Amino acid sequence: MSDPISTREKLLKAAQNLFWTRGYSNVSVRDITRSADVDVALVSRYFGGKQGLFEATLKLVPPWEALAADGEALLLKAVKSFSEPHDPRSDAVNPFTMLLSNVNDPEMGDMIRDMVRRGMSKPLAEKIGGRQAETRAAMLLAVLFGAALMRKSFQVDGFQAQPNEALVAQLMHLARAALAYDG
Amino acid sequence: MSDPISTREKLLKAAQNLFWTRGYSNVSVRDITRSADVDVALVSRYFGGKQGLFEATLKLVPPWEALAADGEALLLKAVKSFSEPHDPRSDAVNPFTMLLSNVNDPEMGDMIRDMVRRGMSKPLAEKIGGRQAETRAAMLLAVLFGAALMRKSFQVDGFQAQPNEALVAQLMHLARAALAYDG
DNA sequence: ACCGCCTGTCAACACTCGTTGACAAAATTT
DNA sequence: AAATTTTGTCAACGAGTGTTGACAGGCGGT
Repeated sequence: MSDPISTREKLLKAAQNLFWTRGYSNVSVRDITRSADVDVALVSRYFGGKQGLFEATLKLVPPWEALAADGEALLLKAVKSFSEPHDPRSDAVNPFTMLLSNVNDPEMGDMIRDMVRRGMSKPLAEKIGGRQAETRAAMLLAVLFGAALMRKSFQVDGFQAQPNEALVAQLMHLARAALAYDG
Repeated sequence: MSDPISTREKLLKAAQNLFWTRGYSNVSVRDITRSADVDVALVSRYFGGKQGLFEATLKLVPPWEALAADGEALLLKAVKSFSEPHDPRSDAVNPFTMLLSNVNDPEMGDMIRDMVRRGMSKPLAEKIGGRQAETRAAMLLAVLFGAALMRKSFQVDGFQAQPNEALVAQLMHLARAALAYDG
């Protein structure tokens, strides 16, 4: 083959796709190795075990780009990062899908919660400032994660159907309301 | 003992507590029987197996009371039903916690998604009516489930701390915004 | 008393899980 | 060419899963 992808990379890619969509506990090591067409024992050899492989995929999560912007641009980036549909045929799984899939995991839930608090909730609260910054930031995150939940997990009708533009506009309206209310 | 609770009830109660908080796949039959102080085999005898026991707990889910109200009262009931904290020492587990815990389950996810669509999303859309009723209903649900997610799953700081009254007021503000926007 | 029925107990089943160690093949270095 | 390191293969392990069947005790009814 003219495809010199190392076995380690094949494992990491397959693990990312499966872990990020189904969740850590719902994916077996044999699921991953079967998908990557690789022997089961190599997971322990290259990554030290299932947990090490999962943590390796966590390092593929990019920083939340919305935090680099300000004001209206911040909101737009934040909304778009959540409202992008998750395409199973694509290699790129939405990182927020991964957070939703693993938040309730009995083994990895703590790690995921820490990622959200440290990487999203706290920096967002510091960024927006003002009265009740923590609560208002949490409200914005509630809107965003709620939207992702409706789309990816519950798959309710009113979310997948319409063109993406209208959905983004509606979420922007809601996001502004989340940050505006200060009690 | 002066406690004539039947074994079947003990099993159902323990199953409800464990299934609704940890999720179907993350609870073993032996976890339940150990918690209920009952033999493992009785699950299959009384409920036909693990799946039957889970479905028996699903019948304990009450209908969504918010759907019986109208206008502002509907919103208030809806918000309160979600924003009530989940107390692990209490016997009454919030049904929406159960939905969040089981929506990503590989075996029971379909059933849970159907419950939300048929019991919440569609009747709510019919109730509110107007333009884009489905999408606006989905937006309201996104706010509510997002709030529950922030509280129960992510446990972000800005949500648990403050008095419940302020949180309800803020969520009401957001819920009105969700239903008001019609494109 | 005898019978039948409900209830609970125990051991075992077939299966999947993550992980390990022995061994072979290939690639790299000396 | 020989030695060493890397890479992949195979079988097995102990633990945990849901489920089943055989068996015993208690209960009320004929």
